[in-house]
Amino acid sequence: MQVLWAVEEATSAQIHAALFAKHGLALTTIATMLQKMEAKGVVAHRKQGRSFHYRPIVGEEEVRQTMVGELVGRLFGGDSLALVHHLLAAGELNEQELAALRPWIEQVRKEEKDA
Amino acid sequence: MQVLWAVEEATSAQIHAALFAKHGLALTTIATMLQKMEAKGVVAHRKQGRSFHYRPIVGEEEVRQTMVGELVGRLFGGDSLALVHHLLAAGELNEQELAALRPWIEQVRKEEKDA
DNA sequence: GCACGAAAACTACTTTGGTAGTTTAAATTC
DNA sequence: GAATTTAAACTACCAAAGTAGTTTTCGTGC
Repeated sequence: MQVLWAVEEATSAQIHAALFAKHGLALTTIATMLQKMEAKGVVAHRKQGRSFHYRPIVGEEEVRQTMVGELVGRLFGGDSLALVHHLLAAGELNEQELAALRPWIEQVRKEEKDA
Repeated sequence: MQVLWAVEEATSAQIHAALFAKHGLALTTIATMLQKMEAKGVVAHRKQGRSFHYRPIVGEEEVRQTMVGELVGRLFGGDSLALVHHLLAAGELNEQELAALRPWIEQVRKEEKDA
């Protein structure tokens, strides 16, 4: 549904071309989806000659923010730390990734101290 | 939908009582939901005298695992580390929580080394 | 044994997400 | 200016989630 964040403005035909490989969706399906997405306010379009150029209205980061927030709310009672704990306990991260974590944490701590 | 994990076996009436405060759902609604959930295999029931006692079949941890996995897949291309990064960058964690993180990480690293 | 009441069973309606066909409009080309 | 092509508009269908009303069944108390 949001593979168009990569290209940043495209016609339905272009989006269809990009998506047809993975999912075998018809062109009309893409067009309908774009209309519905526009109704929901996540994309906008601009008339460019004969065709419509669609453009995302909400950013990828914003969507992540919202969806992660919802997940944390529903699954972890709003406790973000519990999600991190879950990821650690689930063994999703290997040694290398765990090592990469520390400098990030330090940086965030520094930034918070400054603020 | 999964507020019954807390009580571990309850009748629809009890679940309704617990849920009615937050969401104003009718008793029949709860019963229907329970049936649908049973069809999906997430709960089971046992006839106890006149009424049904429902019991979760899938554990809370399992659901978390699945849902977090899906989210990571769809939003972060399957990269769990990216989700952690997101949480850090979003400033969801305060100083205290960040500090709590380090010992956890060390422990997981130790466990992985042993394995 | 019968009436009453509570719970289950059955049925139904609405919304939303997902998929796509058909019709219309308009631009480009000859 | 008519024909062809292409994209948008309109309409439709299905499945799943969510909500709830009505009917039936069955156990309990009198």
